[in-house]
Amino acid sequence: MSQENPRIDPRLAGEISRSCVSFNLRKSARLVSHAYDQAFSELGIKSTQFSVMMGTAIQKKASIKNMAKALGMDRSTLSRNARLLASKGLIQLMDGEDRREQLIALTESGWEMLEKAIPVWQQTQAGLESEFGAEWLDGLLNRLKELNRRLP
Amino acid sequence: MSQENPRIDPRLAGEISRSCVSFNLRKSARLVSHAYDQAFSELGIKSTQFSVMMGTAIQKKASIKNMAKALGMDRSTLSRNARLLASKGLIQLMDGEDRREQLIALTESGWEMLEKAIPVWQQTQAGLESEFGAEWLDGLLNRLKELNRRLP
DNA sequence: GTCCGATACGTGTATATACTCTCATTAAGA
DNA sequence: TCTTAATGAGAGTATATACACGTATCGGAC
Repeated sequence: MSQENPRIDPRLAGEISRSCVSFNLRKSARLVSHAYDQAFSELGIKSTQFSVMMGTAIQKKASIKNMAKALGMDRSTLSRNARLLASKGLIQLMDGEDRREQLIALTESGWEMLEKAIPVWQQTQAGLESEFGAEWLDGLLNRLKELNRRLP
Repeated sequence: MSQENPRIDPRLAGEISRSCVSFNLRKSARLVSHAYDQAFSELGIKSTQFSVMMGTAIQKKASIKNMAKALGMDRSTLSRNARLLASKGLIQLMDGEDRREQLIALTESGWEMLEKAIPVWQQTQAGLESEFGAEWLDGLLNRLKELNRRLP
């Protein structure tokens, strides 16, 4: 006899589930990342790794701390992700002038990987655009970027 | 002598990084989930666990498979998350009539936790609304929900 | 009634993520 | 200059996530 528990209004529960920003964002992130991961799988990298490599291609020789800040992730998270990329030979970690710092740079192999990955990225992104419309996607992106700018 | 590598146009690289749907979604998901996690921390749960519990409050006695589908996550992921919640005494796992299935249900403790967590959720969500505006947030949510509906 | 493909789970493995604590190094102050 | 506070990384631990594989069960074909 499962006590029909009336303490939480089912309509309220449904409304919370449907409108939760956190839940919907995580779900979208999972689903969209999955699409990119599938595309990247032929290259042996994941979308997260692509993001770190792109960040490294732009901010050459950034420290772990600065790159983590730019990517909006925890220092220790990036530290581990970077080691994984280093073990794949795609990036290189080296001491900075300030010897507390570790600087990240792409290796030759890393640049070659990016050259192969960028067309794959473009194709996947284009797929989303044709599915949802460029304008619609821009509306989404602009909101995400505003979130990312303003959240601590 | 780091070969100044000209193979990837820096402007293209920056544009890709800024406009990548996958990257921006993951970053937003991390940042927003962090806000909810902070709020929930006093209760000893995380936003992911809140989502699973809310799903369980709505779809009573759903199987792992069906709940995973509803939450847009992998079966095995939910399987582990559910075990964690069960070890905290918040949900209960039991055999279905089809003995291949495991059904999830909230425990008494779980219902009590939800009663405490919902006001915390409401406060956090309201904080986002006041920061970004209800209409703006609706625009974001509608797009996320459409993504979640249409992506495989 | 028995066999076989389909189905639902769980486990092993790998990656992503973040918090806490500790260690090394630097910078600032006495 | 010596001491100390601040800073940047990494390791330990915990959770989230998914894929591949194996196991138990079910349902239909015969």
